[in-house]
Amino acid sequence: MIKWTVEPFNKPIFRYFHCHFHSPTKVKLCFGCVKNSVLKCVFVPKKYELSSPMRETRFVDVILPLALPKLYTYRVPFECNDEVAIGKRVLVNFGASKIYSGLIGKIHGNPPEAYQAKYIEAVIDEYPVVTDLQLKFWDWICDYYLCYAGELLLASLPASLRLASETIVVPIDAGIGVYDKLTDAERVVFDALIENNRMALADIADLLQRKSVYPLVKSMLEKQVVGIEEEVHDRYKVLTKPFVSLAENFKSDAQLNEAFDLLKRAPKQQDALMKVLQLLGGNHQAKIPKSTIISADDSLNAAISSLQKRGILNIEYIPVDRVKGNEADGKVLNLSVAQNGALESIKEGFEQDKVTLLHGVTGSGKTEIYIRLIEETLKKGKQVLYLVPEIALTGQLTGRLEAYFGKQLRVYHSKFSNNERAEIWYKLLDGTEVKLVVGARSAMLMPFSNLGLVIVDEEHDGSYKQQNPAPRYQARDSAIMLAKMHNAKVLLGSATPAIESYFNAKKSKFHYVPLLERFGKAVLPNIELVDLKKATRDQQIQGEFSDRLLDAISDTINGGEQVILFQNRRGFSPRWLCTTCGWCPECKNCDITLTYHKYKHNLRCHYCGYLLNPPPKCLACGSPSLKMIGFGTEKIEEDLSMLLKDARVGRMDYDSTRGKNAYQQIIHDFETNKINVLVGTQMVTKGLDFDRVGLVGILSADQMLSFPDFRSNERSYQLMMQVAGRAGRREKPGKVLIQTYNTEHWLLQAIVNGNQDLVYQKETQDRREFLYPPYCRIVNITASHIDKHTVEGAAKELAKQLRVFLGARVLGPEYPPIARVRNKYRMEILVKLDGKVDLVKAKALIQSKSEELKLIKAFKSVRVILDVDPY
DNA sequence: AGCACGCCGACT
DNA sequence: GTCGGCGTGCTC
Ligand SMILES: [Zn+2]
Ligand SMILES: [Zn+2]
Repeated sequence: MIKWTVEPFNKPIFRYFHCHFHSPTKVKLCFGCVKNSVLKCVFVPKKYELSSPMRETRFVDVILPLALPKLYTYRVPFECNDEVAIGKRVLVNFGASKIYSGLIGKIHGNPPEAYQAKYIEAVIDEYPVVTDLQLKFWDWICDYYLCYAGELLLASLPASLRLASETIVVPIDAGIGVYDKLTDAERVVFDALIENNRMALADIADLLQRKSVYPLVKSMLEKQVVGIEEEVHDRYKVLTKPFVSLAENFKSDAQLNEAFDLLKRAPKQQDALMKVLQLLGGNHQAKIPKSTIISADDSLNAAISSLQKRGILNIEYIPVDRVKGNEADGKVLNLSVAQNGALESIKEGFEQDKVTLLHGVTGSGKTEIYIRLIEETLKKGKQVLYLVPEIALTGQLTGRLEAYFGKQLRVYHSKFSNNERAEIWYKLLDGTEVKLVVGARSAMLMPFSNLGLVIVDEEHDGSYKQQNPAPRYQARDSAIMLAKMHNAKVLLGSATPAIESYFNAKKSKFHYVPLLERFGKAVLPNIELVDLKKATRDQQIQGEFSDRLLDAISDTINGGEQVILFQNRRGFSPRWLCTTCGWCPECKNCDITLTYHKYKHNLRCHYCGYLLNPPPKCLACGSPSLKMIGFGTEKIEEDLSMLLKDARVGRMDYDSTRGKNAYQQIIHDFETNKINVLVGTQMVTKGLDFDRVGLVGILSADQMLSFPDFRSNERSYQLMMQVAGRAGRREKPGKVLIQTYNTEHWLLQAIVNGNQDLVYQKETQDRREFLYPPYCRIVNITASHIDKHTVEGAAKELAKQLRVFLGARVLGPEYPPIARVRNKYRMEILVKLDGKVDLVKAKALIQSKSEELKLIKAFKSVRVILDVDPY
């Protein structure tokens, strides 16, 4: 922890600092006292002199960890001139009192003309924590996706490496009669301060049950009864563990015999020493973790301490990894003929420096090909980035890769703690141990220095696009740019490529490698449609299940095989409904019905988090007959358990996998056949390999097909193919049943007939006809404001201004399906940028016009969000 | 994101 | 009258 004390009566608050640990030396800042940290001491014993002609005065442009459009210029204290470097963090005072750790983005010697630059408080790092290539990459993302460097800093740098000060109020011994000077509220605060010694501003707000406390604290500051400290906590600590070794004087056998003589009366210590020697196994120079000695026998702990006191053993704290790499299992990988062919073809693409698209059907063994390519890249001493959808990280893939690549690999996961992320960050900066990073979208923002290969698996997946907050980047598209900067190769892989990627392949912009043969004789599943219209007419339907599907499930489980049932979550949500008047509980902040969560028995808004207990009576008509509707996985699980006695049903969705190991447990239960029917949402579509699945059922294809979005056909196709791929792995073909009211739909027909080409051909044609990507680029502009008329006015004005330059390319504004979120009304403008406009100029225009909107008085508090290439 | 400054309604 | 809530603008 670094701590500054601000002398309370000094007007310019950040002039004089005391380091608590080096007191009474007056220093500007001190890091020397921070244990185990990369921070270091900056002694600045005197006030800075104003610039003299003899000295070079340097300035740095700092990226602050805030969503601000610009960089801020700070002056470098002469003493730090040699320390500043691009990519290092600096502590700077921003605003009245806050201290942030910003990042040096630029160094120059131009004093700002319009204002007096503040000094940086300190240079934090000895070496840059962000590489030049990262900064270059950030620049590109900012330009392309219309966002700010600060937003990239926020998205990239692990929170442990981002420091911000906290304002701490401390009492001052103000002598007798303090109370007379204070108001009632101030007395309450003062008493609490005496008791607690120190309080954060938020604590005081809590105590007084009010929102703004700053004026009160300011008044107390003026009355000289409190002081203020700005504390910055160094949040990243290297984790250390105790290691035991033999002391210098007890390494030889003779010396050790002496030691045992000394211990004649201490049998426990003899035991401990014996155990140490045994674990050292003859290597008397080695150090062993204390935990391994006492793991079997806790009572040895005290003995070890005694041995240390006697000077026989040394104990030292050595840094250890929080996120441990695993040992490789040394298994060899053999590729099939088809896989080898694909591998060669991919390399041909790489030689032409082309992005390569590997179109491999489910089960064709893409992963083995990836592994081979990764191996070859690592051998050349280069790093590899392997991107997968977030959902696949929890599955079986990572274990498999870890077994193969051992310690060179790190998985980068959003579930890691901040310190774990920081550790991986530093490991990658260091670049000696970790060479391969497997992770979701945000893994691409890590500090790679020497990428040789970027793999984007399931390249069509929508989760590669970041939604909120900014930067709203598309990881697949950005990966291509990242690779270009590193001079690395790019491999996109998918069983169902995105229309855009397939288009690029067809146009020879990408090198295309098909791998349409399943690995190990496995046969493609047999897909069949179940006509729900007919089933309803013939009364062969129970709830969500047609008799055909029920029979198939029953047959499958009776044959000892397993079933996966897929329930599409998009557009579905369980809700509470009044059967008398049709009323549904709605969110008070958003225009949406609340989702019912059975496990907690509450109603929740997915947009703002608003919670409501299910009302006992209808709030519209007072009728008590309310019921749950909607086709969530819970209901399917429940119904199926009732309909089929032999079904042991498990459920995999967002709710059922909340717990720490819940996900692994469900997978384990399914693998061991404890469950024989698995009902799930999108989660069952990715990263799972099961051997016994005889049947996959898609409960309804209709919702996804009718989703109002230009990608709905593409998405439906990808989703259905992906779930279908879970069926029938080995020799036996699996069965896939798709229930629908719309058996004639061209896409469903194409799927049943295995006519993949038709899907891509027809969809590409539709995109051209209705002008959607890949035939244009889309920028989505969302305006939001508490007042409906204000947004409408603002959005219309913005659209009007854009139309002056872009004409009919500007569509809308229109209200989105959910017009109000978090009590703000939203309106959207869609801009379609075709090949005839200059993309860069058009985007710059959109950005400037959006910013200019704030200059109109009535619209100045309208928020505008730009989303480039929305998904 | 904070935090200051300024305006406006509720309570002394 | 004053305190505290809230909208608006600025931070190098
Ligand atoms: Zn009702
Ligand atoms: Zn809501």
